[in-house]
Amino acid sequence: MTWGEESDFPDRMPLSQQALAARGVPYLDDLNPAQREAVEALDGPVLMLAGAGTGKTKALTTRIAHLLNTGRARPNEILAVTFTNKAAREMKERVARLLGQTVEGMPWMGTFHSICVKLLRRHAELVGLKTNFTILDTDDQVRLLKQLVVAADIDEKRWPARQLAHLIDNWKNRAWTPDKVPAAEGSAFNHRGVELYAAYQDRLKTLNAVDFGDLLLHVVTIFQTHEDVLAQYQRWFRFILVDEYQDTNVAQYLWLRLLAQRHRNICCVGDDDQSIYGWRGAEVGNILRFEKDFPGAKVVRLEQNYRSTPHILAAASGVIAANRDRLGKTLFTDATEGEKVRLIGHWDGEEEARWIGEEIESAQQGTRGMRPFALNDMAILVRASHQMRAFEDRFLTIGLPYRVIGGPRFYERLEIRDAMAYFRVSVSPDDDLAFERIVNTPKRGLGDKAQQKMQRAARDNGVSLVEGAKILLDEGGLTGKGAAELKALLGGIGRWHGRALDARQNHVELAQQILEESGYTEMWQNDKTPEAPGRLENLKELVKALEQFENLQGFLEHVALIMDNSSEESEDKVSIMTLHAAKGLEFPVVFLPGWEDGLFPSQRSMDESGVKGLEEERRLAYVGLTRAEELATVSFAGNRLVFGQWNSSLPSRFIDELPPEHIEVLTPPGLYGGQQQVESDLVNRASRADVYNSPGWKRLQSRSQTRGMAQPREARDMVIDATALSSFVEGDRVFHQKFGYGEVIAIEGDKLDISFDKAGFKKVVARFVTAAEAAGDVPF
DNA sequence: CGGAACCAGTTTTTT
DNA sequence: ACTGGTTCCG
Repeated sequence: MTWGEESDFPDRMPLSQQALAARGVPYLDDLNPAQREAVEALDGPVLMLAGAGTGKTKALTTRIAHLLNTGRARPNEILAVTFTNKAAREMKERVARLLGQTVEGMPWMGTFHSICVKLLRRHAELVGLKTNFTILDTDDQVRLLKQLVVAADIDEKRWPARQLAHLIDNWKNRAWTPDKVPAAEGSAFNHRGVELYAAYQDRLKTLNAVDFGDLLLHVVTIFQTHEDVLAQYQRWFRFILVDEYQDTNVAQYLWLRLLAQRHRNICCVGDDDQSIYGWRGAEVGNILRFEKDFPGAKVVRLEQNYRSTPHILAAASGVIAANRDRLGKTLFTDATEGEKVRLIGHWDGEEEARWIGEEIESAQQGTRGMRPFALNDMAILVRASHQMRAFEDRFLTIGLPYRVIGGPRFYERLEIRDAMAYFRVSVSPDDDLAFERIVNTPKRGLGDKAQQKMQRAARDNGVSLVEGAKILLDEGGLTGKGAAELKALLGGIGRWHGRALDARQNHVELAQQILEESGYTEMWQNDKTPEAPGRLENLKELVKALEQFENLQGFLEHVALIMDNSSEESEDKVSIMTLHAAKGLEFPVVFLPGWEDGLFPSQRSMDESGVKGLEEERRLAYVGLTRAEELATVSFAGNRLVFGQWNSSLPSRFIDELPPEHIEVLTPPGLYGGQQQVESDLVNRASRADVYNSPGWKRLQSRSQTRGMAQPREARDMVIDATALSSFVEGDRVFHQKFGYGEVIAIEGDKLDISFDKAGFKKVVARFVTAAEAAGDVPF
């Protein structure tokens, strides 16, 4: 039998069975029975349903180690797929640790996309590409589509290219090539979606480029149309492992199914309760019907949780139990001690941020009998990124160190993308998209007009833009400053290209010089906006990153797929991130703010996807709660500034679903005096009344009566007050803390239509306003 | 070409 | 409220 790919892995033979027996398999003793079952069931299809914090990665990596150790597979016969580079890295590290050596010999361990790149480079010609195709990112993709939309004479205003990009992405996620898009989608994008999709694919082929979706789609196409190629890989990959199976989309699903058909040794690990990427094409259905796809599949449930306290686990289970379509798991833990999940309501988002800031500071000190926590141990998980601002503002004012996880990635930054475009044209001058990007950056007097001329020259002569530009210059189609600058740029590109091909050339130095000779560095040096220094810093970092690669080509090839910027920070900081970004992470202390209907669950999600959307939101709540190891705090605010609009909202319906016996209801600050301003007192009462009047809260009150929880007494008084307060008549002058003064126009039940002097017309819950006279006493 | 003025679109995100 | 994009004018 041949080894194939021989150079790809170290010369290490798997241990023989005897050697193994002699040595024992200590790693197996570390597993609980379920994990062990999942590890040892090497043959046939296995579905590992791994609840949050149940040692999924451990089981997965041990399984790989076991496959190797028992000699069932050679390192290069195992296909192990993840979604993110981070997960792939972790898998590699942990397998290496288990085996006590590096696993460079596992060429097929990586993300779906990186593995597809590898496959596609080998078989590019089967889909009309050259093996050195470029990978476009979203930005390039949109720019290209924009050109096509304009060329098709469609109003780009009404039909934005970005929308088309999403549409095409969705189609690709479902493995639909242009000819396979169902007729029902025909009306998409002004009835021209499919036509533009086809044009886009043509254009990509001409450019010898692919987008992210193509990586999978092309490989699936190759597998479907070239049996021999498929057969070769089916034979090769004796064992297939898939992480986060619940996140696979149709294309990935097909890809896996095709590859697994022969040996049927496929082990999918996932948790249907943590499927939170439906909106970008993930199909929970894939995991739900695994047993149908692979008859005789062994289903192993990992249900013992090693992460959270019993209360946190019970709260999370209580919430997720409300979902219908589940495979069903019951998490349990051996842990006995622990705090209940805390719940608290606030007047508005600002107060919520203030309170959480204080809680973080006191958790740092160690209070209420809990140990002190480092800031690194604490995280705030929000539903939508706009919620982060309130926390950032607050933490900046009190000087609490924080880090925002997610957000713009290093390689997505403007200056990095520009620099990369320079590198790209240097490596391949026929990279039109890259050339377009840098031709007038820095400004060279080559505006729209000049660029159009270049485009035309290129098209007329059937050559690349760079060549077209040369022709244009030769023909004297450009004059003056622009001509001179273009000539200089083209000269530069020629020089850089020559040097990029020269193996003796130090590529780091070259990169540095490209940026200088092109005037790009200078452009930022002369820029006096506050961001400029940071951008120069980033450019330096980019050049430094080059050191780890052999040459520019190598760098460009890798970078397209490595879009994560996990710069390891060592400082002690609180993390702020979205719930999505938090998947797979864990923190001793977790804050879950913004549990309000409309925000979480998100209104849009429910509008667009109905019950399905709601269930996905609920899974998000489950993910959030299960991130917490020791202390979880859910909070909500009665009022929130969203997109410049004050919205009042009710506590999330998920709050109703929290099992009361595992919840501790906290008293909001300011309830017993301590108000700085008299004027806000009435309003605060009103807000509190609203908070306490919500169905969720009331239920909690009644449930928590057995426990001597602080406070219902005063809260009940508030409710009475509120009722009294809501008796307005049309024409009343009223005051609202955020909207200011206004006049009641109409009344529908407890909702008032009010025309505010400053804020304009608003519908407001009666409890949120006070009679103008009362509040008017206080000067503002 | 650059700056000012105007206007629309604002969940979640990887590769 | 804020951003990013486009348009319009000097």
